[in-house]
Amino acid sequence: MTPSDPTSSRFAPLPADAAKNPDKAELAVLAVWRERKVLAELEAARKDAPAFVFWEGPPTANGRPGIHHVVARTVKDTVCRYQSMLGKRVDRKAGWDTHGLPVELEVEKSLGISGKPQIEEYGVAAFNAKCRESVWTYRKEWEEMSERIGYWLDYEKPYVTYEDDYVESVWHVLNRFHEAGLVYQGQRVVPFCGRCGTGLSSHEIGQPGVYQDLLDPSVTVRFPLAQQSGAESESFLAWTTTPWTLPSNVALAVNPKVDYVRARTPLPVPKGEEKGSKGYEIVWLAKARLGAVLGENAEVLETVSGSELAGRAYAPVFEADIPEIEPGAWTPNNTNKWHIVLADYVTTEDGTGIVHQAPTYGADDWITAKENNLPVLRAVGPEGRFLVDVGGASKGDLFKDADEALMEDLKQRGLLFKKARENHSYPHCWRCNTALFYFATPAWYIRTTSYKDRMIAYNAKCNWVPPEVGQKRLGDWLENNIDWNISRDRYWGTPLPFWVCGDCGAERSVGSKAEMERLAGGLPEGFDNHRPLIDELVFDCECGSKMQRTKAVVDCWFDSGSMPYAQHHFPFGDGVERTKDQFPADFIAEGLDQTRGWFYTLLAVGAFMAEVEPELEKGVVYKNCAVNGLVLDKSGVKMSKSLGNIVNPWDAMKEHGIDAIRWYMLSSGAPWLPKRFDMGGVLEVRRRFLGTLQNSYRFFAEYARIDGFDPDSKENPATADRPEIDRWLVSRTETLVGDVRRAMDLFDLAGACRSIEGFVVDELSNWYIRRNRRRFWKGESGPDKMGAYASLHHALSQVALLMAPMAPFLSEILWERLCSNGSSVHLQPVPQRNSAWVDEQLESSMQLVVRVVEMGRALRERSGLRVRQPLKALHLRATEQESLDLLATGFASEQILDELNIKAWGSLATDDGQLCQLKAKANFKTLGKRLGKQMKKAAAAIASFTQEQVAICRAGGEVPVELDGATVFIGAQDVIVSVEASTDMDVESDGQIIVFLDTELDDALISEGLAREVVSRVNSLRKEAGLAVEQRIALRVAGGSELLRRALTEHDALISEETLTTDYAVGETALEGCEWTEVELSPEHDLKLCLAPR
RNA sequence: GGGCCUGUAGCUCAGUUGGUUAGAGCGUCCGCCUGAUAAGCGGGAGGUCCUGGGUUCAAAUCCCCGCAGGCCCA
Repeated sequence: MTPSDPTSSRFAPLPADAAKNPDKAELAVLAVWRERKVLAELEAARKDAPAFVFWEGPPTANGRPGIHHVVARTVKDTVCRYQSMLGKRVDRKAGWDTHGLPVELEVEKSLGISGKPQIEEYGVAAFNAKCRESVWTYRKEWEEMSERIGYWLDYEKPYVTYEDDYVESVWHVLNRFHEAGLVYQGQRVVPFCGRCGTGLSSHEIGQPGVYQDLLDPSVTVRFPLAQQSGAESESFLAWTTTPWTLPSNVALAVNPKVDYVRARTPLPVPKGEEKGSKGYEIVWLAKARLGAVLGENAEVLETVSGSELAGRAYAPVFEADIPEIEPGAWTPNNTNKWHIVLADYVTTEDGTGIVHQAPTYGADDWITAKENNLPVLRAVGPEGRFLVDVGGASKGDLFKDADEALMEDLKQRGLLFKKARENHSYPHCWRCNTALFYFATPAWYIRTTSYKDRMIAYNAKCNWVPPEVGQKRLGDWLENNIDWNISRDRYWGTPLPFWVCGDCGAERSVGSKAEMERLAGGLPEGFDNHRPLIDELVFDCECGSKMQRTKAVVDCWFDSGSMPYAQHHFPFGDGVERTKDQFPADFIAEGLDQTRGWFYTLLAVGAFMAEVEPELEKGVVYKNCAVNGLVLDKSGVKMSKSLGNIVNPWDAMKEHGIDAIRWYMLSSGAPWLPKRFDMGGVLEVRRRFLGTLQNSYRFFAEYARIDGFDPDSKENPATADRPEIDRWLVSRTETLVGDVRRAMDLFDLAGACRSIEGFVVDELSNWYIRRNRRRFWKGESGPDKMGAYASLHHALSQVALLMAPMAPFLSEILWERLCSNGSSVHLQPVPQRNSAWVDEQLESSMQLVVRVVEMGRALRERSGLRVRQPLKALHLRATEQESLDLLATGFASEQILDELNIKAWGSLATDDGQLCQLKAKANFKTLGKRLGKQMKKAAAAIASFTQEQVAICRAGGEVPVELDGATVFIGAQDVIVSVEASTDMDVESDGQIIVFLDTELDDALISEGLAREVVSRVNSLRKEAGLAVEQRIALRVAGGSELLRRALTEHDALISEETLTTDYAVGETALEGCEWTEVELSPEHDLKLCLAPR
């Protein structure tokens, strides 16, 4: 990114845009990366390095990228960049999830068609061609967004799930499952979308937004007994929220262990009329539901257990010729129809305790039907529409739309006992939002339950961040694993490579295109591993008949779950070698919503594949998985188009740049928690952290350029030879390196950010630079100055390296200027902590300094004595001699006294019995374990220790204490000593240290204070006059008071030096051509001054 | 209905294996600075650690019943 001379950009000013318009500055960096092909350069540099295997979870190329996609990508990119800097080879293969319903729906929309019949009419070949095209429109937006946010991915060679090679690998995987006998064809009741004409897998049902509240009918229906016993009609009461399933009723189920009653209850009467005036009826229902359903007007005639009810017959509620289907798994017996059957799942929590059975529309019903050899009626077909006219519903009606008509029909015929509406959570299609219905449909399954334990074992090997997602959330899901329905009766997807013989039912699975070609005796022109041409391939069956391919395509989650193999075209060509190198993954990261999605499918496929492919390492599929939370708006509401609270990433970047956004996302709270995205928070990052860092660099660079500082010069003093303050900064820098590496190694990105930010803002900028400014701009070049440059340069450079994974742009801008080695920051190694430079004593000494300074500032604030006014002395009391020793060093003294503008230490003592006294408090941590229940008494005894007793403890002696007749010896370990002021002077204390000021002012101090006041005023005027910082001036000053005149004379050197005055005089003669400026230094002291450049 | 997560200052969040003055940033109030800063610095005020039980000498922290929110599953 540098021109030919690497030193030409050394300490160059930051681009003008860096602070004001980070977007623009970052775009410039991007241009350089692109031009110099930095990613390729990095890949080349790490070509032979050990791999850190990262798998990119393929985004569905069907939606536009939003700010929530930025979160996961930031996490992924940060970890990958860090690993690269650790010297690892990180392949960043991009991937695209291109198959599936979302794509089909998008195309249907664009073609203005809807549903399977219209797709067939349009032509599957043309339709799939459209699908293939459609994914690319969004791909470009994704690529642009990814590039802009600095997400380094290899877009040149991405894996694309629809490409022939990818599909072929998926076939290989499916074939392996089939070979292992884990694939079976079944008929299962699944949530079904009539609109999309396909069943939904359990993880599709797991998509957000599937369950929505719906107001459904809640009806109780009379099923009249087949044999009526008396004058009063008798019926079973059954409850349902799906009236549309009633025409398909084949049985009623009761729980064998529940008691049921035969009850006499008045027929409903118009309002005002007496109950029973219309006569009575007899109904059956669970005893436990009596009150809820019949109220108090019921007379129980008989109570029997559910098991006794079995086999009783009733009359169907709809008389119509309902189509019947062949269940396959059993042989239906028509005489079993319309009887009471037993089922354990029936509860008395709601309804009547009698459940209407329509096997094709309920999973439980299906099982019950199988157990009782019931026939299967199907009034509603796979498109969710009625197949016949029945009870007010017409052929072609959408299932839910028929509810009203059916209920009305039942009402007319006196079969509707009660009708209400109920709000309940109901599943909807995750993409087209149509209400689903349960429907028995033929499907292909993988028997994942057969290797459930292995999936659990593999999962246990993964380091989950945070752990509970893997151990509990995914762990529970695995414990309750059910077989994976992998087939979809759709068009745009990997075709299932399974051929079935129409006659003998034999199955044949195919694992490669070549095998397919061989079996079919050639492939048609334009064959592309997709429907519809593959459907034309017909194989000979051993029985002499022909085998046809099953029409289904595979669940697109199977595509993404096969990504570890298919991305390298395993096991074809060099795919084995490449897959071996990239399996298992060291790291994946996606949103929490992928728990039952990609995280699961990778495991479901991987825990099988690793065992059957000898080339692959067994035991684990992915070793580390970092989970990130959902992105909410700033009030914690989920972002949605309808609420209009979506944050467009491009807008956000234009405003603040991506580094600020990345840093904000990484550092604000734990990544796996839902994240409230607040632009105010981004602005804060920009101002507080990125801004401070840039200012720090500006400061350094401005003076380093002037002085021609060369970081590589042998003349620079070695770290050990620099003053303490420099060694402190270097020591803190090295400690930071250790902290950040530790955090990063644990995937604690937020912790790493916090450490860096704290260091930059508090220590590097607000302490080191502020306290050492004048070393940079005063005096001649020399070892002291060069030591300061070297220390600050080191700190800034290390920060640029440490923050590079998180803030790739600003770090690059800084690195280019700080180190100028002609190479990107992202190609550098992560710094190693140099323990030789770590001085823990110096660091803790500085901690004490900061504490004392804070207390001193608080005292000054209260006393109203501004820091410009020097004070005579600072007194201090501490509990620990050790603290005093640390504070009394020249280094600490200088820092404190200079920072607080105090002439000298006053008294410094551990205690003197006059101004303060020692107090002891029990050390609960040590004593608690030893004393247990006596702790409270001991604490009280210790709190009342005398000065002498405390002193004994502190000196290492032991004080005997009587506790419940026993003597306990309290030693130094057992007490926490504090100091407490016993004076009416104003003091500040943190319990361990007491600070107080000698605020008495004499003329000398006041004079110096005034002189400093003058300096401040003169410098303000310099700035007002727009003088350059190094501009020398002539200065004339005249004081109104005697004390001020004395200050002007006495401190002429100070004033001259601090204001860069080369021609200084006190007197009433103004400079030629200059006007006097009058200033009020304080109510008693007025100053006249004039200045001019020299 | 079940599982997981979260609840700490006005806001956004830290808070180690339980240990006695619960922290930071922002905001607010007060003040300061002007030779890195389209800025910055300092000092105050501000808390029922969601409620209620329990375990313990000791609970923001561990356990239980709730409440509220989120995610996932039914």
